Amino acid sequence: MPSKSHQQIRASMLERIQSGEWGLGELIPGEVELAKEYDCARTTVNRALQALADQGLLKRKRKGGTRIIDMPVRCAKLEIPIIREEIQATGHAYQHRLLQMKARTPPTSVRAKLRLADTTQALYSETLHLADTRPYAHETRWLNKATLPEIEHAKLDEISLNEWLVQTIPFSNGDVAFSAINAPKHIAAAMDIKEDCALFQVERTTWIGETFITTVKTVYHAGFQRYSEL
Amino acid sequence: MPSKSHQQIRASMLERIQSGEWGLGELIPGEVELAKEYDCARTTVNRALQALADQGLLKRKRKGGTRIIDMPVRCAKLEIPIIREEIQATGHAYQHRLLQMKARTPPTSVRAKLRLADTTQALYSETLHLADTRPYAHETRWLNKATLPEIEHAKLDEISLNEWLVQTIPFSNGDVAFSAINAPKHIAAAMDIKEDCALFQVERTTWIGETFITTVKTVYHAGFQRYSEL
DNA sequence: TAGCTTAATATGTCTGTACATATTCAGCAA
DNA sequence: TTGCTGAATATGTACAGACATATTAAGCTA
Repeated sequence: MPSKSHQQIRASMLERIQSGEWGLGELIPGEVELAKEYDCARTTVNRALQALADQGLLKRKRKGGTRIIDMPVRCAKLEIPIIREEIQATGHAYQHRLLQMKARTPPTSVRAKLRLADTTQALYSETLHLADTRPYAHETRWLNKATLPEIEHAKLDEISLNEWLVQTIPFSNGDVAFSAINAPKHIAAAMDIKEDCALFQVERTTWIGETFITTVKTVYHAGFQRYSEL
Repeated sequence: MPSKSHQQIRASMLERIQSGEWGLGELIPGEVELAKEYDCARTTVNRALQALADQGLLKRKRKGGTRIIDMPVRCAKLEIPIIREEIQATGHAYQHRLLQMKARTPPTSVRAKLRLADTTQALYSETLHLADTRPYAHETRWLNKATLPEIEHAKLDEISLNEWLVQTIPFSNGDVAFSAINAPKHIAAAMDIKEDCALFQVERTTWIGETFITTVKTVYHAGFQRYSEL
């Protein structure tokens, strides 16, 4: 099997795993041997194996060799696009309405997430995103005002707060949680749906270094699905 | 900045991006120049840059050079563990009940997903997963019987169908969709919750090559969250 | 036998070189 | 101006060799 290129080698190895030639938990041949078999440099085999290991199919250990994972954990790579782009990608017109925006003392749960002292105020906002005048998603956001004084000058009627943040603080860290909620009264009203309707919710908190920026709950319209390949 | 190692270089570059030294959409220096700056081989710089590009922060083009992404798309890498392991990881006892299992002609929507002819039957099953006797998740599964004759010999009282599949067909392809549903009557009954309660639902379809294996809807208990870092 | 030391070994990584390939851009021709 | 052609260029990839590092296994010692 004299295929070159890490891509081909990787594909070939994947096949050997899927076909069962290399069984679950089994030790596979070392890099030197595989390099001989594929007639290429060890570097190339290494690259292919590392890729498969990143993907979660292999576990590699110095001296221990390379092993097929026993019980592979399936991973879904979910993209979380900007809502405007998501809507426009389906060919609909995008629109957003800033429903509320004011400084407030946040509740305890939010203070914890943003690492704020009891006394500090934060900027609270509610935004409705529309696709062709139909409600698409509802955002509830808390923003650590102290870290973002520029917010005062942003033209939030032209660009959504969401998008302004992406442009201003593009590469922050963060975490996400996905869940389902029964539509609370004020969201049901804003989105023009039945109360208690099941909605898909994404909660996100972002920070840079030790500085917490914002935490946001996005609730999507009824029937919304987030899709991904495995 | 004479740091070696692709990891350190990568970290240093990430910092330069986050700090704004390399701004949005901007063209960054070429590999040769960076190699000189970091005092290492071009190969090493290449490795660091490729990693950042995989992560979605950079866009690289031959001759065009390397550019910071304009509007980075956030990606969440979601792990979808085996329910037994998920429950046991929190220190609870795992248990499962096979509520139903029989051959049936699936509805159109399922036939489409599994690429089955109109006449073919498929194996239908409902399973309840429990954490310390409390309902944790409810699974509705359709299985392409023709491709898995071994299923007859599996001891499905000892091991869940879910887990049996992972062991038997470990490295299949698939897709997932996440959504929210109002608990339908039979699930509400099985899980001992109020009807119409909002539940988190994961739909998964898996196949190998052209052969469709199974499609499953997993509905988690009320309040369930799937968490991930960005 | 238990515990330590040491050698063997498989992967991890860096280097420098060479060639491949896609894309841009300048220069030339219609 | 428009359209084509070919050179320049930045990334993509492969190779061989070397050294680093973690981990295992074997051998030695008390």
